[in-house]
Amino acid sequence: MIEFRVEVGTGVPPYRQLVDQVERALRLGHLHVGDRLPTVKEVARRLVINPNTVLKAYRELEHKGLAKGRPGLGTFIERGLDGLPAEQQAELRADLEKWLATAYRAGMDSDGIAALVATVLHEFRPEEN
Amino acid sequence: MIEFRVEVGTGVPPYRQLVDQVERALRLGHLHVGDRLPTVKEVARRLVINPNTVLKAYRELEHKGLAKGRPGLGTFIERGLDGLPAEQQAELRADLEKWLATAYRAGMDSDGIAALVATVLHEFRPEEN
Amino acid sequence: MIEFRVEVGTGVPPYRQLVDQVERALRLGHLHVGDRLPTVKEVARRLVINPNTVLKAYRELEHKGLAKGRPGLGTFIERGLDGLPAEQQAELRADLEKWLATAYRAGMDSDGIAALVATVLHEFRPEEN
Amino acid sequence: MIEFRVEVGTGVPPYRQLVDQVERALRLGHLHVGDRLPTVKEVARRLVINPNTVLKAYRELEHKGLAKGRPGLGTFIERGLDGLPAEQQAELRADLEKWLATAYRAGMDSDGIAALVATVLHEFRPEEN
DNA sequence: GTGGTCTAGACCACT
DNA sequence: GTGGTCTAGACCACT
Repeated sequence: MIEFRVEVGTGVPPYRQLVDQVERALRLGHLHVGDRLPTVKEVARRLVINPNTVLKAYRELEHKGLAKGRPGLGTFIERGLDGLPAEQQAELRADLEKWLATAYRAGMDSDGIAALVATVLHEFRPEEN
Repeated sequence: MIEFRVEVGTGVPPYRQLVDQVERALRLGHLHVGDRLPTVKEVARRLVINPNTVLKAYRELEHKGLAKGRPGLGTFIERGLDGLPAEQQAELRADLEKWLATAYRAGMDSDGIAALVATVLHEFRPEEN
Repeated sequence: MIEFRVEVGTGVPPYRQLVDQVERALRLGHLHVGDRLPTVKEVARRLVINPNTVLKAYRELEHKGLAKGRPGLGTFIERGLDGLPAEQQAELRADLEKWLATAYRAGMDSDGIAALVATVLHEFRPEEN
Repeated sequence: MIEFRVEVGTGVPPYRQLVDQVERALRLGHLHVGDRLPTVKEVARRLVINPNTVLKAYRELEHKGLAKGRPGLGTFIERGLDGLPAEQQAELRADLEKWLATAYRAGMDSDGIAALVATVLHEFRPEEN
C-alpha cells in the first residue's frame, strides 16, 4: 500500500503532491492496475489534512484515467504508466544512489543537491518541449 | 544575468518559481553578491506574466535578505548561499550529467527520470526532518 | 452570456447540471470559443448555491478541455462541440417545437411529454453503444 | 414485465433511475395496476447492482403509493399515472419518432439530439414553475 | 464503512 | 475582483 507524505512550504499544494506520488509509484512499478489506494479517511487522518483534499487528489487521478473510486469499496488503480523493466530501473537507481552518496560525502546538503539536480534536469529537458 | 523561466501546470506559483531559481543560482555560484537581477518589467515582458508577480518574488528575496532593490538602479544580490567550491561542484555535476545521459539512452523519458530522482532524493532525506 | 438554471429534485447534482448546460450551449452554437462564462461568484449568487459548487462545475469543464479558468480574468470557453450548421439545426428545432405544441394541445402535461421523449430517445440509442 | 436499465455516468443515482422508469412506464401505459415488478434479486442480478439499491427504489415507489410489496409474492403496481388514451399517445409517439429519424438522417448524434430536445423542452416549461 | 456532493467560510495568487 | 486551495462538517448513495 502506498505511503503518502505531504511536505509543507514547498509551494506545491498538498492534493497535487498526492497525485504526483501516485504517478511516481506507477512509473516505478510500485503500484499496479487493480491495487487499492488507502481510503480517503485514512489518508486524511494520517497526514492530518482534510478528507476533501484527499478526495480532490483522487478525483484528479480519476480524471487522468489512473484511478477509479468505487463507493463502498475504495479507490483502485485503473491504468499503469509504463516505465523501464524493473531490472534496468534498479540499475539506474543504484547508480543515482551512488552519486547521491558521493555528493553528501563531498559536503553538500540536501538543498544544495536539490538545486544541482533541478538545474541539470532542466537543462536536459527543454529540447523535449 | 539570470534567465528566469516559469512552468505552468506544476502547481508551484510563479512568484515562488522565481524565488527558487534565484536561490538555486546562488547555491550553484551562478549569481554572486552585487549581481543585478533583470528588471521587473523585463522579466514580466519576457515571461508574459504580471509585473506584480515579479515584484512579489523580488520582495520575497528581500525578506530573505538575499536581494535588495535600489530605486532607480535595479535589484541586486545582497548575500550568497554557500555551496561547494566551483570545482568540486563541477565534478559532481559532470557525474550527474553522465548518469542522466545513461538514463535517457536506456529509454527513460523525463517524467520517468523525474520520478526516479524524486524518489531517491526523498529516501535519503527523511533523517533531516 | 449563458444563463444557468438549477432544478432541484431531479436527482442530477447541481454541478452536473451546470456542466450539461454548457455542453448543450456549445452543441447548439450558443457558446463559442473565447466566450467568457459568468464568474463563479455571480453564478453562485444568482442560483443561491455555494461558489465551490460552481467551481466544481467549471473544473469539470476544464478537465474536459472545454473551458479554462484564468485567475483574475474569468473562465473562458476553450473548445467547441461540433454540431450541425445553424440553419439545419433551426429547422429541426422548429419541427420539434411544432410537435411539442401538438402534444400540449392534445392534453399532455410536461411530465407526460418528458416520459414519452425519454422513452423514444432511449429506444433509438442502444444501437450506438 | 418492465425492463430496467441503469446508465452510469449520468449523475442520477441508480435507485432514482429505477423509480423514474417505473413512473414513465405508468404514464405511457406500459405498466398497469396489478402488474408485478421483477423481484429485487432478479433486477440486482441483471443490472449488476446491489439488492439494497433496488430495494430502495421499490420502497420509494411505495412511499409514492405507486407500488406495494407483498411478502412472499412480489411487488405490485398499486396506482397508475394518468396519461392520454393509448391511441392519441401512439400518434404523438409516431410523429416524434419521425422527427428523430429526420434528425439522425441530417447527421446529428444522440448527444446533439439530447441537447436540442432538452433545450426545447425547457423553453416551453418555465411557465409551470 | 467508503466514496461523493454540498455548504460556509478563510485565505492565497494573479490581474 | 477573479479563480484556486483548504478546512470543517453535514448528508447522501452504495456495498
